[in-house]
Amino acid sequence: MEVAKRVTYRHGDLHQALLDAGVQLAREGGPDAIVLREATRRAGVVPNAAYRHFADRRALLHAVCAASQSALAVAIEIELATLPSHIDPVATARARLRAVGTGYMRFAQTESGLFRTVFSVPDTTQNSVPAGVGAGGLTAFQLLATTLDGLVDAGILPVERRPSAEYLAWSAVHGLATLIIDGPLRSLDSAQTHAIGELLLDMVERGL
Amino acid sequence: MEVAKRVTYRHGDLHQALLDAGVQLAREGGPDAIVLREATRRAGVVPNAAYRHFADRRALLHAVCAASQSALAVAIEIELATLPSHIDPVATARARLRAVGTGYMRFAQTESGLFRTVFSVPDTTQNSVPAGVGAGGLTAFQLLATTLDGLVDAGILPVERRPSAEYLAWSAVHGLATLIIDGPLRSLDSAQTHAIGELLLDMVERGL
DNA sequence: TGTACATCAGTGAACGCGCGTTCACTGATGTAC
DNA sequence: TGTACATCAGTGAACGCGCGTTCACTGATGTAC
Repeated sequence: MEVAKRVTYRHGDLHQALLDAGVQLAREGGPDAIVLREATRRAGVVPNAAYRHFADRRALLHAVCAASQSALAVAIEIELATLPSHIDPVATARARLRAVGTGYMRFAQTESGLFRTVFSVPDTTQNSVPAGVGAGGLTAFQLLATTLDGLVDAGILPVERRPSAEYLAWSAVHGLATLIIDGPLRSLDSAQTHAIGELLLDMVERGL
Repeated sequence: MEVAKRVTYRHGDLHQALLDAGVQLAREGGPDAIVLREATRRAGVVPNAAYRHFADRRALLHAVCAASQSALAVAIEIELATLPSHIDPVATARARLRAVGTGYMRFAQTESGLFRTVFSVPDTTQNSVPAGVGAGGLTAFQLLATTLDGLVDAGILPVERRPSAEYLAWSAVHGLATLIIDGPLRSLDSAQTHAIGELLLDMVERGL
């Protein structure tokens, strides 16, 4: 990438270029593919130049992880945005939950490298590195949580089952996503995975 | 491991020793920790000696993967074996499903390195390498499938929902397991994870 | 407006590391006579 | 039962590789006077 030599001595925005390269590497091969030297190569710069912008490899990895989290949140936001505005608040709340699940699974399939990178950094919650958010300023998890709040407001989800409901819904969708991208459901085509995804969302809706 | 020098020139059963070392490495650090040279070190043998027994690193990895699959199947079998023999076939069928889920999640938590190794080899299904089975000769997936058949027989699960039910149940349990071992639920203690596990199984039972 | 200088982003070369894998070998074992 | 020999499991040394990271440097940029 960027085979063309720089004409200037300074790069311009090497920090961003390294981050972009890192994201691209993650996209192609997941978190393990985020290699400092390769990122500098793609930025058209000598290996150790990276150390002006990132403390070490882990710092770059963290930044790419946050970027992946943002991409996931954005994917869910986009899916939510496609929803028609129902008059019926109950139907709307239901549709929003399905949209969150669909967006999540679609992201996992179309950007599986980034998806795997989302979960590559331990202690992402109580970390110094802020979690990646979408355009609306919410993380993917927060998008799910507010959607579930909407289900309670609409009277579909009993209040006493609201706590930890995000973990149950998330588990189901996350599990299917990972079984599809690097589990035994790998060989299914997108029509089949979509069909199972719908069945899974049915189960979640019924079971929550 | 085995710091003591061999007294014989021949090792005895190096194939098994390398496999054992590989399993131990996987147990400690997951699939990426399965390193040929380290396995030979632990077997008390020179690095290239491994090539008498495994074609290359991948071959060892495949063998360890199969062993991990077996360990998972055995964990589920053990959980199933603890069940009291109910007279009521309905209660028995329900309890069996929960046992499969509990065994799966327990294995993921107590042997998370092996658990991650189970999913480390692509095309594990239509592969030349046979999948790892438990004492009863069934894979973990087959144990789940027969359990679901039992639910149909007991009249709890409608026949028309039987197809792909294994993928739904598996997704839910697998998702929670992965969120707990290297996702955002990492910080929960075992009591909390157990409680959420129970809620998840409730959801699956209700939603299937 | 022009010049001297401090800053600091990127360079060039090198390091140590551990990995997977290949080569020609050696010597213990089991078998054929 | 004893000996010669083929087999082949494990040895010893080495390879090339790519990685993360450190060092002393150089030269473009922006600022103070």
